[in-house]
Amino acid sequence: MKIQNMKKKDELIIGPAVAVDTLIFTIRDNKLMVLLIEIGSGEYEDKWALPGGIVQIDETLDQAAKNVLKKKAGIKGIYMEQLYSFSGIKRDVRGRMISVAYFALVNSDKLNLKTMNYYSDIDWVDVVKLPQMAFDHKEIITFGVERLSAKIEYSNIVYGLLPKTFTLTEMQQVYEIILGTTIDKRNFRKKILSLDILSETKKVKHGMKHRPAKLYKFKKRELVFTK
Amino acid sequence: MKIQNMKKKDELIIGPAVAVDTLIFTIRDNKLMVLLIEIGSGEYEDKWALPGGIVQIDETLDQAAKNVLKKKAGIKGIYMEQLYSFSGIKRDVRGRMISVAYFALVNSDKLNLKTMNYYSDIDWVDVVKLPQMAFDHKEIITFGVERLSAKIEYSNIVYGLLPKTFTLTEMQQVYEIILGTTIDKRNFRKKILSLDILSETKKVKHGMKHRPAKLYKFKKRELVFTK
DNA sequence: GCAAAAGTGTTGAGTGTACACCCATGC
DNA sequence: GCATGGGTGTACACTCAACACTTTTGC
Repeated sequence: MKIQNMKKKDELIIGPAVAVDTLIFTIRDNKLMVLLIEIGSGEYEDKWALPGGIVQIDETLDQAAKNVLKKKAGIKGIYMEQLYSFSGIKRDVRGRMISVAYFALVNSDKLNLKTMNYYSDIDWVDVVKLPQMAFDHKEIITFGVERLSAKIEYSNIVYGLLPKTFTLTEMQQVYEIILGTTIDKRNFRKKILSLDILSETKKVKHGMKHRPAKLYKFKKRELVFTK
Repeated sequence: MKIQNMKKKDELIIGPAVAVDTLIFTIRDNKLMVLLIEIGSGEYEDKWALPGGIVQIDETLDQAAKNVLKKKAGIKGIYMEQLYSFSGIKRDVRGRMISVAYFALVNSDKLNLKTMNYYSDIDWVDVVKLPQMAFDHKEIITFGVERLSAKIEYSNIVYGLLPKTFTLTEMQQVYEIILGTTIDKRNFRKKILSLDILSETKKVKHGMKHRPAKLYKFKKRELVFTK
């Protein structure tokens, strides 16, 4: 395979091609899930991969990642950040390819499941029960899960996983799932409320067979550091 | 639906070229300095840039960064990590180029200054007094300085800036320079010693016109997280 | 009235911060 | 003996972790 990247004084530079791969996380069934696509043909047939695509000559990496997200999962306008660039020589047996990984958090309530079901071969998968993965995508997922669990400790990043309004218990569950621990309810509430990142709404969550819970929302739905 | 991540063999992919740029930090004259090269010709003539180079088809990014460091600064075997990938469409006016930035820390005592002086156009520059920079390299430096000052708080990363043995005051000075603050001597010592990352040597630093200081060394000269 | 989750405070341990004086050496 | 930086301890504020009971609702 030939890869043409750039002309410099009429010379052809032959170098690695560049792709972006996106890690799209959500919480479903009390599990941290990642969006995967099953590859239908070629050398990686029947393996699963992160949604990804080649970076076009006129796109930045951020734009390329957003385009992948929109095209492959019908998602836009969510939190996304660059994770790391992976460059193993043999990570793609078909040719030399560098991948810049991005990660994104979505609240799966928001997703248009009809659009999603159109693909027979795209699905949410529990990050601890990954199928056979193509390329180095398992490694990328591990890297992303670590970044997420680190970042949850010093930012409001979980807003991406939660709906507009939510109860403190729901928020605590997200923390527990990502950190893989249980958390004391009183300490969690004290801590989160002291960070001044939430505001109370005047609503409560009814319809449970127990006392209704106050609903909160994030003051800012954008990344804020809390340490 | 079938997903093809990449075009078939023998087809040409036209995409951005990939470079690495290295941020090589050191402490000199009580300042945080970065290694820059003056560009001698072409569109960026007389501007300064980070040492960098094109990623070859058979190199990983890490290898490419190491090769740049060795070739342009004669440095090898030091701590280096990937920083971020920069991809602005117009970051290089000569053509579409993505740059993966790496950062490295060196103790400038170690450097072979004769080798360095061979280049008339390579020099250490105070990070707060940067000259006219080519590309987006100013932005990359800012990004790197932030990463460094964040990482100093939760790792032993400064080992890269210090000689094999050093006094606690020397170590404290490195922290003060990077964080841009003054630190209480007693609290600094208590904290650092409690981290269990240093060991005392049996030597002291003589030849000063004051009491000799104990010399310490890092237990591990590799990245260790301390939080 | 009972099941289920919501909501709420106190205490002790450990950590971070502020602060001042004596010590060992070179000259 | 004096100038210079080396080296040390204590008190207070704050943060983190452990822990149990009452409240409000649906049924």
